[in-house]
Amino acid sequence: MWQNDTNQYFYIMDIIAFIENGQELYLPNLSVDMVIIGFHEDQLKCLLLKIGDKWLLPGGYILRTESVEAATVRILRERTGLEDPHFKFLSVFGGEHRQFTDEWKQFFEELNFPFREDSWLNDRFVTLAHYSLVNFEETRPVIGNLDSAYGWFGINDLPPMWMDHRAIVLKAKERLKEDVQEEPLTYNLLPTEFTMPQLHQLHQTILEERLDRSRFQKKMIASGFFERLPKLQTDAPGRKPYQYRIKRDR
Amino acid sequence: MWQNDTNQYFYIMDIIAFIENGQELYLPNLSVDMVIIGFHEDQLKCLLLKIGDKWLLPGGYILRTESVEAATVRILRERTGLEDPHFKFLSVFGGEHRQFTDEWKQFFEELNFPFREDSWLNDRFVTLAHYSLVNFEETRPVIGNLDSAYGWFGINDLPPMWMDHRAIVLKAKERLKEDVQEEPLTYNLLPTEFTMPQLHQLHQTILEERLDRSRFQKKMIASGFFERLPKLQTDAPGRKPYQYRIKRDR
DNA sequence: TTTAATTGTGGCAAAATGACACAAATCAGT
DNA sequence: ACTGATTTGTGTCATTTTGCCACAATTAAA
Repeated sequence: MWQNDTNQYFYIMDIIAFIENGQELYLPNLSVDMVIIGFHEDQLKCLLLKIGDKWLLPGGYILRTESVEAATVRILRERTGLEDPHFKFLSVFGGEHRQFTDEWKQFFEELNFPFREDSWLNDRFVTLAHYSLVNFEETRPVIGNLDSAYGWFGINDLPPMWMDHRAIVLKAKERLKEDVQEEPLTYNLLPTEFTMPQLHQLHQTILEERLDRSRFQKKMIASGFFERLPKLQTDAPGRKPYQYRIKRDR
Repeated sequence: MWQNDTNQYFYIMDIIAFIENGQELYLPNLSVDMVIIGFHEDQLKCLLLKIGDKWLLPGGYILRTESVEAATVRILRERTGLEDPHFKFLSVFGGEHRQFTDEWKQFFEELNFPFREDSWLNDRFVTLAHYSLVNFEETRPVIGNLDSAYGWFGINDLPPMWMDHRAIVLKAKERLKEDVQEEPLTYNLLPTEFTMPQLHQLHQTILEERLDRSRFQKKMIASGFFERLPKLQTDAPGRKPYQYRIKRDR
């Protein structure tokens, strides 16, 4: 977890610019939210940001000159430092009262910031939720203007969150369960070189159920998506596993 | 196909109201489009509307007081007359230049209507595309204010369409191929009572491939989603098929 | 009564799945 | 070095699912 200690002056100036210019820069009433998922210590972790005393999903708005897809990539890059992050559309959240009036009010009051009730931030927002699978080790989270901290949270151990953001995370968790059975995408959660036991453990964590190791290994190898590399050298007891990586030449 | 012969005076008044009030009634820059699919004469048909000299998807905008889901249902009801239509989210289309400037200009010029270049209709729109499976026989299409006709088109025989609407239909077609293998939803395309040979033919049409009739029938019955009814009486030669309907008590 | 068409169901080989078994490899302790 | 515990790679086999074809039942029309 990381706490914001940016110089208070520039910090305030950024917020003012954001609130002043947002209206004309961004498509109104529309946001992009990202459920950024990593795999660490045999757990799925979700990257969250803190605003006020609650947590929320990394997200942002769509520039009027920018496609939804480009906005998604930009927001992901800004928050993870990753060049070419994986992501996938999750769902639209479009409830008629989906607005953050109370949350913003509390936040700006505590900051002693002159916040107008009629700011575009208080509008109703339809959000386009995505999920993103990232390599935990390579991810370098960056907090935004308004955020006071970032944190990785176990996907089954989420803190109090804004509005429906918890429900969005849980939906991503369920969607991942489905997608994992259809397409190979879990390698995004691992280093470029990984072992079958690692991949096996990851799939068990995602599906929250035991998978037969033998069949899993055979199935993965038979899929043809992976190429075998030299064995991994560690100081752990037992036979050394082969390493694998995704075949790029397909 | 159906041609608009509404009284020209009310027609114009409706258009004026729509263009005048849309800005304040609807969420800006956001639309809902529906790929409405029916099954007729052993073909998948798609319901389209005509504006100007090209065709487009039935669609609409989201009232500021209305959830995205409610808007979707409302739009579907308005255009099909169906009480409780099936629908499913398809995809977001959010290209940065996704606007209909040329199409509207041509349409209003031919109508000799004083149309302002800066109308909200000319804005960029992110659209939330859905698909809907309907019973062709029960569907009573209704055209909108601006539409001059409706038509059912073979999904492989689409007319010239606005912008990316053709691509949206084709994406729905491909998505349906996937979804059909996962969940039972094709009964939405048939009358409440149908036979296995009918369902078989429908699945073959959707998947565009031959399916073994024997195994298909056994699989469907084994799924437990259907209950068997008395045999169908027709004047066709050959053994009379049983009828089935969806089990409601599940 | 025969014929052709259509539907319901059975059979069987091939492929995929699930559950174990076991050998190979390797570290730690003796 | 030897032994035992641990971990990984691979084999086996019963069960289930799939793909493909056959055939009997049913019925309108010739």
